[in-house]
Amino acid sequence: MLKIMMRNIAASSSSYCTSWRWRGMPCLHSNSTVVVFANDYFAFLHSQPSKRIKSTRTQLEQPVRNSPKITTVEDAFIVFDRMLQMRPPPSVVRFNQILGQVAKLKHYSAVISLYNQMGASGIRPGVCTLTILINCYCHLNQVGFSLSVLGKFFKVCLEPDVFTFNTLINGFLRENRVAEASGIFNKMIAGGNCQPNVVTYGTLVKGFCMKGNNSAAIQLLRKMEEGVCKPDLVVYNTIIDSLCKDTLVDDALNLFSEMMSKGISPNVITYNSLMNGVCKLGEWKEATRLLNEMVTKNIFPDVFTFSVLVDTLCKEGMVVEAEGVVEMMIERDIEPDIVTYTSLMDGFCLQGEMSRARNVFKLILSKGSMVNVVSYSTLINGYCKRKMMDEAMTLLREMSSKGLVPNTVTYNTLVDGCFKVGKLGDAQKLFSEMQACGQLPNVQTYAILLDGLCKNRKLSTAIQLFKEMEAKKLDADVVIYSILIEGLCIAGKIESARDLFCGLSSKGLEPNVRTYNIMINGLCIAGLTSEAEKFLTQMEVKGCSPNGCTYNTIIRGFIHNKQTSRAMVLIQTMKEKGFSADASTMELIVNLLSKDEVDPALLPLIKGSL
DNA sequence: GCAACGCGAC
Repeated sequence: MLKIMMRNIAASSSSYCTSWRWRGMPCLHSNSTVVVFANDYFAFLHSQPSKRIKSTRTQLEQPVRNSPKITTVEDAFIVFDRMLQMRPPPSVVRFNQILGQVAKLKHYSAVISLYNQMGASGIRPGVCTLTILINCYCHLNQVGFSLSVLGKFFKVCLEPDVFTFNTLINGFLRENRVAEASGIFNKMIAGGNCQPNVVTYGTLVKGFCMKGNNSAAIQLLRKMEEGVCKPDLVVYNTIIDSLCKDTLVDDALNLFSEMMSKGISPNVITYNSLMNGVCKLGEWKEATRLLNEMVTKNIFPDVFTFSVLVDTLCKEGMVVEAEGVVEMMIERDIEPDIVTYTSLMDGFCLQGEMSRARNVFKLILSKGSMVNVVSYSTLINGYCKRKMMDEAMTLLREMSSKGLVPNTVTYNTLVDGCFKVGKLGDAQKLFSEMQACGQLPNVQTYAILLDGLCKNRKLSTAIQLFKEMEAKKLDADVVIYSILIEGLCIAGKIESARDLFCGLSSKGLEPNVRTYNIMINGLCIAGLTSEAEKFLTQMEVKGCSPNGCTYNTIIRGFIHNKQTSRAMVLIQTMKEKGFSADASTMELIVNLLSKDEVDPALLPLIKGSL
């Protein structure tokens, strides 16, 4: 049914294929839903006015700004310096405008330094000045300094306003200091003269979402609906985005309809969040519907929307098509940004096409100051996955020479790469370097270290590290335990592995399909195939659906343990569930057949199954 | 007039 619908969409939009060349891509691929999705996506491109026309219109309609737009920090410093020398000096509002623009450029440290220049020249700050300053400290994750700015308010007899408090609440929430944030909120309510507004609520909603607490965010939304401060588009967008990130796309779509029924119209951000959600789930039909819907509402896809498309196509292995989207963006004057190019580069990396990835990277470098930590980390990851550790390490050193600070993700990638090529000493060195550079190891770092140690048969070191992790109060998740269970299985300690597995629920953790697969594999290697089969039943009962890997693992287990007929029965079940034998299972079966080890009565069954 | 909350990449 779904396929027929897809094909219909493709047919209805195929005319665009002939009029518009999708570089490197055949027009109709009957078996690829992504292509259909991409074809349909042509349709709205044609109905979309080009950006060039739009920008002419805005130029005519927009009144001339009375302050020059600052586009670089260098400009800001020059303008600021000139202003400081004027006698009498310009109003504080003029200074605030510059500070605000530099803050928008995310050069928070520059704002602080400009503010200090103001002070040195005897310019008195206003409420707005100090609020901008607080916001900068918050974005630099130094909310502590914000509190001293708050002290400054009282020193110069200024009263913080709702902007100031909202900024502070945001700062505390960014640093996970929920108690302090809600403390400010409660004081605002109790204080009387500075009541929370829709931004205050929006900030709190964002805080809940950041902690993964969608239900608390929705509860606050319901409270707003009952009160005088009604939720606005931003509040809805925040929750919709969070639900999408947690793959709760249906809930997000319900909230989306609810929002519209209340008369709040979505914008491009709403659609981008939803698009991202449905794309991550591979729901192309829904993605196509959303794209068409947004265009009919005169909401035009922007660089974010296109980047989501590029990323999705790349993750699906359709990097040529992704490249086509990038070319189309350029033709339509929607300038691809660092995220777009990094996604494309990652696409080539995923295909193992490192020289083409390198070409995208060269393009990024040629664009000037575009390159960032993520783009370096992405290329480093590409080399690490290809076991090209020399190239990866060269890039790490190159980053530092460009003034970019490698972060936890960069180091995690490299540490993992070292383990995968068996360079345990290098992995250790990088782990130390990372901490020496002030990059804190996270749960993922420990997962990489534990996995690397276990796979390189250093179980006791891994267990020692796990204890260190517990001491640091880093909450071990199911991924960490799965790695340890696998480590124990590799070391032949099946009893300990089973104990750890069974103890998961008492830690408030549920095994996932990967945990089950690891346990099943361990049991099969230990020759305990019947118990492995019991785990297969158990996972189904507990609502954790086995995947292709589960079946392949246990089937291989049966074959290795010379239980051919049980293997064949399970192959049948696997086939019924829509999974198939992978390469290594197939090899075993072919081997069996060639050795004439199969009961002739089973032959038709095998032939029917494969 | 200037400031606060919302979207994409490793």
